[in-house]
Amino acid sequence: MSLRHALLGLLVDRTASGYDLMKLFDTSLAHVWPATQSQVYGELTRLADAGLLEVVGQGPRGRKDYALTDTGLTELRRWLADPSAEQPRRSDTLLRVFFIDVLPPEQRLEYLKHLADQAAGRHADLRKVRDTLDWAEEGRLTANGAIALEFGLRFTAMQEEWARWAAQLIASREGGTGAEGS
Amino acid sequence: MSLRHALLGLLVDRTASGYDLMKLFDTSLAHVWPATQSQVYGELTRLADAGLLEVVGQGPRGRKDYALTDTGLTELRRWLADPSAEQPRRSDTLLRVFFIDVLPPEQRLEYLKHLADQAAGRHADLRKVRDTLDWAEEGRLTANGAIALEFGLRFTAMQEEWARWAAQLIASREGGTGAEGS
DNA sequence: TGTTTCATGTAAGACGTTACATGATTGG
DNA sequence: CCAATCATGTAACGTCTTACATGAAACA
Repeated sequence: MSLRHALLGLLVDRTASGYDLMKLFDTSLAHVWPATQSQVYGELTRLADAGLLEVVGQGPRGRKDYALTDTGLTELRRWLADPSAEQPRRSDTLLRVFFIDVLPPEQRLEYLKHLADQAAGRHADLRKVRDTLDWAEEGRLTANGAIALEFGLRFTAMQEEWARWAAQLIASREGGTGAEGS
Repeated sequence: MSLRHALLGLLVDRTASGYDLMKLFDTSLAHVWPATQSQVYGELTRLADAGLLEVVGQGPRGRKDYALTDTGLTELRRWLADPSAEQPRRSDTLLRVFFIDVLPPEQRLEYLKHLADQAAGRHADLRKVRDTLDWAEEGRLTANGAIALEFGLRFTAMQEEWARWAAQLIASREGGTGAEGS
């Protein structure tokens, strides 16, 4: 249920339309909380109905500018300080690892190598983003976005190392004994 | 759409009932692909209708034993080798970091410290699991489960380090200049 | 006989994705 | 005048969660 909090957060220091917010989702929040246009417009209506947002202006083409209400800010603060609620993590990468023995030996290593390369690629992409970042810009989103970016860098580095480690382990498993696959 | 592949994978080297499979989900796959009873029974019916599974035996209390068909095995292999389809990741932890300035300064550090401690706690839990693992058991799930476990260990370690790094960064930001929050 | 475990299912609702539909305004 | 951009919405469908419903069999 955090799409609503993402919207509240984006409206803390500006008013914006659904269209504006979508652009923010597709840039700043793309890797943290992706959302579709369909979802954003629907949730904005619901948030306004619930009194967490209000329409403070209308523009051309039916544009509606939304602003955070006091109730909305309170709810945002409540959520931010709430340390509970680890959402259940699903990983189809790890799920594949569980069943990797179903593949013939060459394909096992191929898959793990692919994972490592993919992680390395995403790491390189993120590095490029960091090096291109406009540090002159001093908004909340760029400053804290950099912290999220650092998470991504560390995560992709870890993932690559892990995949290479796993490939080695599986290779040695095959080398050490006869084939144990299905 | 990977619940179905989890079910196919679990049925590679045994037949099982929905009830049996639920136990596997709650133990082996709990941290990788959680599923509810409701979901499992529904998906089993659909998979049998689609010909990927078949009922090979009935037991007391309406028990139905499912087995993988050739079509099912083929589909599982296809999915395992398919390197595409990174699912979009959502992280409410990182989302909170984006908006952390909305909190008063003490609470910012408190939140990050909480993240670090939580990661450390989960790391300790996983370590305990690893050290208690029955290495005599030589199934696919324990062997590959250990690889997934290693991922968890590395991930939680990384998360703790990152949270402590972020806390330091934010603390220095506040110390260096005047308060910049909303 | 009564409790626990085994065993399967349905229903309602939240959340997310994809696709479709519509039209005003701006700028070249 | 034409294309791109701005701007909002709806509908269908799939997945996941929570809660409810039912009952047979094992065991003490």
